[in-house]
Amino acid sequence: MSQHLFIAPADIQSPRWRQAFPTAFFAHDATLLTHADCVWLLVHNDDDMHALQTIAASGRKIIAMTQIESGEQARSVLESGASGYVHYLAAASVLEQVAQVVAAGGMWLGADLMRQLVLATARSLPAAKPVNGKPVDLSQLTSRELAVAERVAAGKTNKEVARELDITERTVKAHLGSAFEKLNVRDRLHLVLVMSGRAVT
Amino acid sequence: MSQHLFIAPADIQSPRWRQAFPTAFFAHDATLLTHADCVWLLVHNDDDMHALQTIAASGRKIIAMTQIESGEQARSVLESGASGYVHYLAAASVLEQVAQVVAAGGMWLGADLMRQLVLATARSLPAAKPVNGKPVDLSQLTSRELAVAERVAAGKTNKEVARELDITERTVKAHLGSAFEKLNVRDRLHLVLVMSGRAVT
DNA sequence: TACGCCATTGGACTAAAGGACAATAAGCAG
DNA sequence: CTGCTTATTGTCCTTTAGTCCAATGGCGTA
Repeated sequence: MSQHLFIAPADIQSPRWRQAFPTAFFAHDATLLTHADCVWLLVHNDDDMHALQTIAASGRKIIAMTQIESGEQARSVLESGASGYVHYLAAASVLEQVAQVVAAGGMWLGADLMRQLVLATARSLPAAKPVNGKPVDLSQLTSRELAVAERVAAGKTNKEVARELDITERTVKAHLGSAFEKLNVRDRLHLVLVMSGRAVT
Repeated sequence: MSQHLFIAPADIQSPRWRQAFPTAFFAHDATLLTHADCVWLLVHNDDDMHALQTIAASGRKIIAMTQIESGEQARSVLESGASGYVHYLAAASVLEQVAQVVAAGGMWLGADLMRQLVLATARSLPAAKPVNGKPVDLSQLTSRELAVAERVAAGKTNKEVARELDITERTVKAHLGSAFEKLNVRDRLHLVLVMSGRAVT
């Protein structure tokens, strides 16, 4: 059974923390870290982000709590080593569930933010239109075409993509050409633009 | 308490399904849909994807199961309305946890795939860093360099930019080359990425 | 007057991109 | 078994991109 530690300023607290974990510890900084293997840290500024990275580096599970949920902050804390991201006023049942997922090695993110994350990736962006005004539909790409297209859209040359996917440059060109045709884009530059949801002028 | 329905071909089954949910239903297609409010669907081809969308549209929770986990497929199923994505051979305890998260209105994704998703959202990264990690500073470009760079970042060829600015293609290349050097980018593709505030991988 | 910066341009060159021809093999559905 | 799709690959070609040499002229400043 995990030992929980909640770290937050005195003026940002919730009774639901103790409700979910009656035996938890509470602190304003990381001094009680040795008592816990699951740390809930309120993240508000850069100092908190640094603390998050330090705690994550200690090998403990860390769950970031926030006052204002945002996709950018979610991504930032998860990239920095957090296994979860949740509002500090979340219900006790939600906190329990987050703890269970994280204790099992998983990651927890609210459904809305999860959808934002999903949608923020290459697919289903709000109508990115190529030059002829048709909407972009990445779902018509095969998995290989998508794999190539994503890497090119991230700025890689055909040679680099070939190396990464362990195929020849010729094969990369074949998939790319097919993707260009399906998405009706002119070249890799337009591909970057439409895959990032931006207008091509 | 949710009623579970597992839909998969006869040759792709797992005893752990019944272990996790002893009262679950099992089928090869969606005929038993009316018995369930939580559907586990093995996703393998486009027909399965269509079935997923249809079941999701029915308002039921749907969890996609796969034989080979991939970030691309994860995104695809989550975009199509699934609330979870898990390997069909996952442990019963994992299946139970997925069910709990989804029943609570959440979404479930394995930690590795979650990290992939997080890292894939290059768009809204706070600081766009080119290859050597220095921040982008467009103010060091001259007005002409900026004019050229903006047009190239909008997807235009050197010839098109030359025509628009009433200069030769050679001049466009000169300004572009200078902009590349000042912004420390490799080529026009990287220019697009850093000018739009995105990470170059 | 001299210097530095910017804008502009040319020639020449290599590398990369993209397309057009072609082909084989595997998997799947009918 | 057949037909289709996908993945992979080759050769050859043209166009585009980018860099390295070079140069002139305008403008502002010391």
